[in-house]
Amino acid sequence: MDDKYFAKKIEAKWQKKWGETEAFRAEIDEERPKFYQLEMLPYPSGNLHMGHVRNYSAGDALAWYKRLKGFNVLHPIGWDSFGQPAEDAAVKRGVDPRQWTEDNINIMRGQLERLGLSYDWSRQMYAHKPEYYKFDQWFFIKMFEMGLAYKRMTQVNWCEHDQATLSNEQASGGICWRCGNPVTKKDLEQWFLKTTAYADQLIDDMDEIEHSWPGNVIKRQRDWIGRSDGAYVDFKIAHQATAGSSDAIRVFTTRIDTIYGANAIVVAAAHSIIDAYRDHLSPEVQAKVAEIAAENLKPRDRDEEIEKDGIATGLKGINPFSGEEIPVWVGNYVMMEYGTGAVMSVPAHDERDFEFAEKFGLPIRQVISEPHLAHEHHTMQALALEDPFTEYGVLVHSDYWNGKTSEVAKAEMANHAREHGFGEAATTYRLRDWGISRQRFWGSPIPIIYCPDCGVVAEKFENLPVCLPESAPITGTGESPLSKVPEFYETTCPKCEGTAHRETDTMDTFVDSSWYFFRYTDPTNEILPFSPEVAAYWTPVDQYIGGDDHAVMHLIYARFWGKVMRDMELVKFDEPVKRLLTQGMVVGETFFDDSSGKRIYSDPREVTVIRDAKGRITEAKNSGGAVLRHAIERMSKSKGNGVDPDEMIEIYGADAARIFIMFAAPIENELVWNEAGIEGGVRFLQRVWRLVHKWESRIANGEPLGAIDESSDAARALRRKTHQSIKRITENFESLQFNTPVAALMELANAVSDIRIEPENADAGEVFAVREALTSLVLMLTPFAPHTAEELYSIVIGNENGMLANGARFPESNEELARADEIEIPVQVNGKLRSRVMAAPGTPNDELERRALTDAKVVEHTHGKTVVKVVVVPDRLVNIVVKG
RNA sequence: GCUGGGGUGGCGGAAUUGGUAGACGCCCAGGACUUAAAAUCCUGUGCCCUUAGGGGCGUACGGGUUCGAUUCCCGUCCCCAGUACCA
Repeated sequence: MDDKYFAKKIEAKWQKKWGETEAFRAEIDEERPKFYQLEMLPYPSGNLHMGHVRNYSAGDALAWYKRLKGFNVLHPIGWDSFGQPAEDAAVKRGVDPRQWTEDNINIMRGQLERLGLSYDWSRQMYAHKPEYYKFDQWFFIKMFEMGLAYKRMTQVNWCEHDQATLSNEQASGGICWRCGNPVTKKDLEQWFLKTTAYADQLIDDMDEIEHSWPGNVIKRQRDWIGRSDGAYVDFKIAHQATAGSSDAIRVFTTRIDTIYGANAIVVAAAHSIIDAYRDHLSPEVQAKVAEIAAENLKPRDRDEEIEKDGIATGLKGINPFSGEEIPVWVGNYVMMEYGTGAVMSVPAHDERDFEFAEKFGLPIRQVISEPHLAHEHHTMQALALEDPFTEYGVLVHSDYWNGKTSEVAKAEMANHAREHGFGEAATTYRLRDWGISRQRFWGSPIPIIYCPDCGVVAEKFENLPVCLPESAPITGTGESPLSKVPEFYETTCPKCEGTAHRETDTMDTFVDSSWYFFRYTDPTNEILPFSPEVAAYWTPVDQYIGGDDHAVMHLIYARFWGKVMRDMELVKFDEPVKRLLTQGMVVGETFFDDSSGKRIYSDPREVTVIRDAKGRITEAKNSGGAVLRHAIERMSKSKGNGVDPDEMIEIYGADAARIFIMFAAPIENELVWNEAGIEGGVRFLQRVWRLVHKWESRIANGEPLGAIDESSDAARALRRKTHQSIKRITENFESLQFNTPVAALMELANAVSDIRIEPENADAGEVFAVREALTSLVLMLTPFAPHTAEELYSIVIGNENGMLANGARFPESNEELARADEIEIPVQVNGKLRSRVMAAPGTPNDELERRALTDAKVVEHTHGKTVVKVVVVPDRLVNIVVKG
């Protein structure tokens, strides 16, 4: 056997073997506990980037760990193969989107295989194949029948750069999720899925996953859904010209308890009341309203502070609680899209209202007091506040409600409003329904037919899939390409069989990724998206791994879809993903040579870098001495700032790349790629390789490890290290840490080299200890470097069939052996470390204290002083407190 | 601004959750092997003082609690992410 480590040779060997034996094929097995390990599926853009490598390496590590722990593991992969880049390629280079997509899939599948990822390839799904998108359509029709899919005219988010419609989630922050350009609005008829029908469940069920999903994702989803509990209150219009009018302005407030402090009603410029009372508005008011309306439409910078603006309309409204008549204003800070487009302005208790009132000199009346000041406030005149008091407190200057707490008053006042017919408790949400219509070719056609007689009719299930035509004129200008293909849209009505035409919009590609992981469980089902019985075995997903950029897109849609599927009785749980891990981005330092317009990756041969104390780059120069501009960017081939995974596999091997990317930083951190570190990965694997080969002749007898009396301190110490490592590494996997177990493996390997006994001189106990250490090391290495581990396992165990076929198991830690027989107890004097004493674990406190006090180094520091106190922490430490 | 998360050597990062700060790796330096280089192995490596033994300082900064604080509390500064008038 070679004593040199040939990554290329062994990687190819084991990849072939795994493929031939279908080593990772998953079948239902009721005897074993199942584990569903899932990573976010890739978009077939052409090449993997280092972010994929990080994501899939982590997922593969867990899949292997669980397999070796005896679980029946489902670890699938597929392709998010519908989407805009395919159409961009068609527009730019005239290629066929289908061909382009499938070529890319082939390239990327090869890359995944060369990384040696342990997928069950037999379960691949492809979003763009009719066998899959048939069920996008199946779900759509079901939702249409359930009233969860509907069509309406709306202002959609429109990205001018991509010529594309975006959902609210995809236009978060007013920025296109794909290209980062600002989003504008456009009027369009859109199909919507009623995500808002599940708003409460999407919030409430988060309790189930609160501790197993990253806090950041939970928080962002809560914020995105934006539930606020409050009340509607109607303020009647009281204008002399409309006396007796029953019109009212309905406001939404979360602080009905502050209503006695309302000094005005402020409405959005687009509020219907403006149109309704246009005749009563002065020309000056009308002009100002038009100005504000126009300002509101302008795209805004993220950080831009907008000054409060507005005008009194001359209309008056009546506060139904106090009977007070207050003015109706138009304000630029009130949005038509949220609540009712009208607010009651309570400057004393709301920052925005406060600012508005100050600017326009409106009265500011305090009606909520801090509890300990409440009594004083009852007896005083209402005072103007320096700053708004926005917290809950006790009501003052509020008639009947005086002295009640905000919490109590909120409930009672909402009730009061309902009883008297001028309002009610209400909950509003920031979440909007999911607009899924896309004027795109490369997506799943929406299975709807427009019939002149029957109206909007869903396609029949038996006619699915509604297939995309071979091709369509793709212009990238925003019209639906399918609307130019008569063979596609000309059809007959499923109801009356008269002439009709099909919907020519396709679905948002996020539909595909909302349920793909259920398809993996039953990938060839032709009747249903998946069989509920089969899915019941594998799902929910036990562990999902991906980037947190999908926190409010994919991950909210997937949860929504899960709830819809539950209501369809396809699944029986509320949450489809039990545990989520979001990995940080892999970024690279990019350098720009502005004189030549070139981008240069941080190759030390090309770029000289000067860094500050924090490691940040202060200056960068190229080999010619010219100053370069630099930035930290997400690594990708298209940006030219990253190594290509293929290149890395070629140079260092897949195992080295994988173990390094896991070791370099905690999985959730951003990782700045640096080439030097990966050498460490190679070195480590080579070190293990040499160790195993060095001991091969003594340990590779294939016999099971039996109990043998240890012969020497060295052997005993090594066994201790082995069992401590097993414990640590197991705990790390369970808590989803990947960098620290690699460190522990390195320590174990170091411990084996450190015994400094030549194999030919080792006694039976030492051989036993080494064999146990190396066997454990190899098995625990598998999740990070499976090819190397398989190869070394075959040497240690003497079986070439591979670990899984051989029933290999992750080693178990023996507490007894992990325990040290002597430990070092640090001794402090006044909290400063002065000495160490050795003691057996469990040595009684008074014995530890005696040894510490008589220790020579300790005496130096306690001599001539009074011992005030001795703190002994069993098996931990002794601290002697002295005075004088 | 608000809401979260964070600040540990030249760098990436450890630290059993109040008990030896800096594991493991990278970088760097010195040495062995070599005609030489590569590879490998060994040694050193938080900062300062000291000939040595050793001592002092040190987890953003300032306080506090404690026998003992990277960890808990209060205040300040800075960084990252999300968000943007959500009533």
